Amino acid sequence: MKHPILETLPPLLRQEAEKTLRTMPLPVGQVLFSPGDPCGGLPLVLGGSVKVQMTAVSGNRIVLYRMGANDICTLSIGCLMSGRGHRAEAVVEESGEAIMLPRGLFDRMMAASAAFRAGIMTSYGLRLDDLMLLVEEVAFRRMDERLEQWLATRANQGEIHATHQDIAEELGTAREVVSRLLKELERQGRVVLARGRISGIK
Amino acid sequence: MKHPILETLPPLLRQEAEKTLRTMPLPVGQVLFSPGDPCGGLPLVLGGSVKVQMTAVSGNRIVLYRMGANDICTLSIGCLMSGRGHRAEAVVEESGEAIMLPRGLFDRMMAASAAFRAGIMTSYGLRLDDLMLLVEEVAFRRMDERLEQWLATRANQGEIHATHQDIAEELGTAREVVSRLLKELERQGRVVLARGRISGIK
DNA sequence: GGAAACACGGTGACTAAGTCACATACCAGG
DNA sequence: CCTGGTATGTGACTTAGTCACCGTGTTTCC
Repeated sequence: MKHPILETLPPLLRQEAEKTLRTMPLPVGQVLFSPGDPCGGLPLVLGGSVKVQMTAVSGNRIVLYRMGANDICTLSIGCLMSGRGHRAEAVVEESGEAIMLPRGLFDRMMAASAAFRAGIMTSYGLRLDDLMLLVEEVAFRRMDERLEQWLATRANQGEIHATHQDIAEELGTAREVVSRLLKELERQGRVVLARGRISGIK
Repeated sequence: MKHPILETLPPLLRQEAEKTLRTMPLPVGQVLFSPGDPCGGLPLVLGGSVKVQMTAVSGNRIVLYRMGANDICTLSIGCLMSGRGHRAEAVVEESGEAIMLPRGLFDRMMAASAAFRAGIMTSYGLRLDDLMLLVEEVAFRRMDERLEQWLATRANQGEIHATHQDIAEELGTAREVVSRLLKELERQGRVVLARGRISGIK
């Protein structure tokens, strides 16, 4: 019961939440939902990292966004409300914990707490913004720039552990494209390549 | 005061809404908001058609989605809540009317009416879905397929009035690409091209 | 330990899409 | 009927995605 959005609830609801809700472990690799799955509740992420991705009919994938500590799976709200299945897939990347908020409790929280409503709406707005940015990026930005930016933001001590396939799925492109662009970066002396690992970034 | 989402309000709020809210004309070409604009309220579209688009630094454009009769500009809610400016631009395509719902009234409606809340959340969910679909389309689908689908869905009596530039901005591509693909369709006898007009579709 | 199966990365050849430059065609107003 | 602005056509080139195939590490299993 550490999710900040629950702190904002009036005492009665908060008590109910503390009584009924259980934290749920998120082991690495666990699939929170898959395309077509009905919505079984609203996940509140307490910690760890969950990536949300789509798979095209061609088998190509792209990561839409990530949820981290204290995030709310806004995507699920739409399913919760419309009753339609999820369109994307959510997979745990770093283990953590989550709370599954059932529909009824969610509705009561929305009714009772202005702060809760504000939290939900803000989180929605951020998600829309993310997706609009992603559309622009996919539609208009060059792959070499996007790759370099991705390497820079995800580098840990100038190093990343990921296969070319992993990176291709992040950016929504093909493995061969990533391989070629990385090779070119290596020729320029800007990275060092090894199996499943890229080092010497920046 | 004909927007269906207002019908769901409790009598008191509904009276307040009817007293304070004015319908606002939406003449063709009017810009509802531009990138960076702060949010001056939540637009409820009563009729007509409004397109929401982004412009990249390169000058390239892409249409994200359209709002029609009874739609709510979900995009504005995020700005309303976070206080950040809009990321996209909204332009009236077919004239109509709208209501501008100010922040305070919106908050009270969210507090008072479960049906209003449900309407807002559902509309949000649909918008997210649209954008996810768009990401997949832009990232993975072939331009010739997307163009043909666009022609099919927008054809009126097998005819469309639009320049190649217009179509390119719909699909997030370059004018030359649209010109070439259309020329190829014409060679196949599937469309007839004229200045500013495409006919004989399907 | 060794063979087989698998995962990862490299690369050539080709197609699709985007960019740049410029030519041509159409149309409205003087 | 000329002219400037808008719309379209097209060649040449670059970037990105696809397909096919290879080589090389890793793991598994006997």
